[in-house]
Amino acid sequence: MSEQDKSTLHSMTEELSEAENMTPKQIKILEAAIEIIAEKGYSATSTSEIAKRAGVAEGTIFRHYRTKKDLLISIVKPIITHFSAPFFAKKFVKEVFQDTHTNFEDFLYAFIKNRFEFVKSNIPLLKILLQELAFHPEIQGTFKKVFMEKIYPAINRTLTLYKEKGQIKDLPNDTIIRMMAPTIIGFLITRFIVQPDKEWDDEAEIKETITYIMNGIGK
Amino acid sequence: MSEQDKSTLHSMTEELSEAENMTPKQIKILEAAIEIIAEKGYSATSTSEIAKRAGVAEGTIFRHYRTKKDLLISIVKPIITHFSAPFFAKKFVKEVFQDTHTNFEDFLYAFIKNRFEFVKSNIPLLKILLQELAFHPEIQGTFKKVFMEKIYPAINRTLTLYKEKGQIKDLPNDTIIRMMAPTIIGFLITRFIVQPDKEWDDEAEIKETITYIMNGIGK
Amino acid sequence: MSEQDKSTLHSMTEELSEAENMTPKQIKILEAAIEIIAEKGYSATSTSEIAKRAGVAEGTIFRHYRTKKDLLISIVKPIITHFSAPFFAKKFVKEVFQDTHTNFEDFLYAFIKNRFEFVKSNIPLLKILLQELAFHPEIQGTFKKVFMEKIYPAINRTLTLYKEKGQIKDLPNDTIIRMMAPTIIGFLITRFIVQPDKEWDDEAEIKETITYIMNGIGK
Amino acid sequence: MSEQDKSTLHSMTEELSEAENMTPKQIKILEAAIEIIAEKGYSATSTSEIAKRAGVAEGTIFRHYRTKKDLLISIVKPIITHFSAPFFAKKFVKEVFQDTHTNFEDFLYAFIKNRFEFVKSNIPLLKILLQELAFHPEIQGTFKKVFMEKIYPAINRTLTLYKEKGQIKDLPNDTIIRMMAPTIIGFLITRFIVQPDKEWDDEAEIKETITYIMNGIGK
DNA sequence: AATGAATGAGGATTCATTCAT
DNA sequence: GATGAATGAATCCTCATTCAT
Repeated sequence: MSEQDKSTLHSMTEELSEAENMTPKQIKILEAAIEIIAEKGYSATSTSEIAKRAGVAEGTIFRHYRTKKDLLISIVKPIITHFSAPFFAKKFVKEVFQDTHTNFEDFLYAFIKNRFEFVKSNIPLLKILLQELAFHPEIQGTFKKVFMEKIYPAINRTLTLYKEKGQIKDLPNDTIIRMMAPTIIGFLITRFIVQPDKEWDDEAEIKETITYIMNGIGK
Repeated sequence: MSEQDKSTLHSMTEELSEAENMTPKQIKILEAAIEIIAEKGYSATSTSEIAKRAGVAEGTIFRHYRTKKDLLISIVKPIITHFSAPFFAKKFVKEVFQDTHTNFEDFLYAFIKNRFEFVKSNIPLLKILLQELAFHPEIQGTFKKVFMEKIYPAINRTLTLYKEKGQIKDLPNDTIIRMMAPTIIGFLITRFIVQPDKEWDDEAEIKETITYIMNGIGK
Repeated sequence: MSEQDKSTLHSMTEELSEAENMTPKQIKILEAAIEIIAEKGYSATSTSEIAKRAGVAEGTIFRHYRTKKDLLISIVKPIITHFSAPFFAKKFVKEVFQDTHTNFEDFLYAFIKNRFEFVKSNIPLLKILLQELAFHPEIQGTFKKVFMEKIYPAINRTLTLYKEKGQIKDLPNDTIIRMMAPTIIGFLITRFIVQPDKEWDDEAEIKETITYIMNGIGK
Repeated sequence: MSEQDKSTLHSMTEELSEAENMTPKQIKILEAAIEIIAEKGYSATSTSEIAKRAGVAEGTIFRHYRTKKDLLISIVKPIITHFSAPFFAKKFVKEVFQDTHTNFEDFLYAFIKNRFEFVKSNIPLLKILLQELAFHPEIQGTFKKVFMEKIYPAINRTLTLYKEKGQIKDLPNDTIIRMMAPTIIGFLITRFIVQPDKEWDDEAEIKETITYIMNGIGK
């Protein structure tokens, strides 16, 4: 697995701390914040609780993040970026366009597998994103931008390509996306948030999901 | 449209106030609470803001609802109940089992149409439910109970029936549900929450959704 | 036992309601108020709690008592009056001055016995008086007035008489009172408030108390 | 006067602040709380009033004491402890048992004198203790514990010793205590709480009190 | 960089009291 | 007389944030 691959998969918490030059305390703060906010929601989480869990003084948080909201943003923005990363990673592009996956089904498998691992490694972060997206225009803005500029075009190109290859139905891309997206996202949410404790046969589930999608949009 | 039908569709806010003997102020409080909580989330909503919007004194809220959480619960519980209502309404059962809808596709259409209208009339309520479900065990409990005791059995019976009729694939019911549910729910969320302002051709969307589902699970 | 005697002994709660023309609800309110205030103190007792315990609406209290404090006063004032009653009851005076009790010891016994029964029948009322005396100037005023005008003169006369009879030491009355009072009051407080649940041999305790007092001030 | 002696006498307010490492504001809070609670009672005292009198923000109170009740407890507990201190102080024990006071009267004088000074230096604290003892089980518990484990045994030993020495009557210790205690406590309450403003000849009063007690229980 | 005491605005909730019915 | 809905000031307490050390 290439370096790049890894970076789109493994836990962002670790990454955050590597990337920027963070003090150990700052990392503790981030970790504590993610844990608690994922559990109780941003508004219901107090900075003092974060400080306590992180083992730092209350003031320390504000040394690193001007406001509580800043802390939220600096948790949420990187996930958005990372979430979109594979869509314009060289590898992604190459594979799709250079026949590494000759058929759509293989591509779908690789894609779902990749996002599955990403979600698996970042459940609390994504829970936070999912919840707070609803309430914070800044986050919505960032998300929309990334989606419109990165994710949507990449998917568009990919779908067009496979349509040209004659492997999927000749529906408008938007329609295809509106069908596929809930199926994949719904699976991931069910798997990791609604029923995380159930014993899942992940491989089988992924394959069934692909079959369902292929029935819906495949030729 | 029968009386019964209506009761599963139209706005619950009205209904709440009709059912119980509420004072005008109490209704104002409920309406204001629903509006603001849907917009900002439960935790970020202050009782003083609710009071102001409702045009009552802050103390009045606590005369009707012992705590802020009580207010939330009394907003959320009825939606859960109402959401499940059609699944065990006589009409629902009759239609499904007495050949009113002879084929699954017709049934699906009627069902999605019905839930579509319900969601349309109760967006803020459902937004609140969706958000707060994540944080309040009491709500989770109520939801799980209604789902396991009412919704799930009804769907199960229906699917079994149509499988016997040979109209849908012979997959395990759970698998079918896991496929259909995100497709339908995903459509409704996209339609009413993610992109409520887009100009939608609802009839066309519903039909496409049905086609997609039928491709996935139909024979 | 004469009518008059009884009136200085039995529970004042009953009496209050007989005396004035009170509605049943008002009596309920008084009873509830006495119970709760004795238990938690005036300040910590809410009118709504009183209303609930009394089984009346919140507003009803204020129909009978202009303010919460009025309610306290109308509980406390009668006890003060009643507490002082025997000191100027005809019988008290007669007995002391007309040789019914020829010696001080007999008088003391009759006196302590009488006050013992009074306290026994009015514990909650007296608890309230004891507690609230400290904080409410109005109550202090009433108490001082009754004490200076009724109780103190009566005791004074009595002590002087028995001094003349040569049955008690020739100490200043004030000194005698300062010795006797805590002994008697201390006994009653210990008996009914500090250790009400202990098994007491009341007769023996009273006699010991008298002996102790007589040793201290008797000749 | 030895260091030890002093610690059983002088104002506890000072001591509290020396002992623990308190910030100046915390001391101010304690002082203000003691003043106001002694005057109006715990329940009738608001934290905002305490804050105002202490010259701090209301929030500051809760930084030092988790709840208002915590504040009360941390005022009241130390008095209980200090009140009992002399009973098991080395000096107390030594003097009693090693013939420093050969007779009971001298011992009584020293004892009353010592407690007299303690009360004099801690009137507000003791007022609070006296009032709130009635309503707070925690305080009652602490008090009972200290009394049963420290004060009562010490007094018991002392009385037994003096009985053996033949200086006091051969009554049960409990009886002796029930006589002496109200006499001494009653004197202190009259002196400092009931009539603090009267001009007292303290030395004379103490001697009279002793005489009274000795008549009652002395041989 | 880190602390933690201090703040004061704002939080939910309670309260005594009023008033239309 | 009695009700109970309504009030809004006041209650205890929490919060994000600041600042001197």
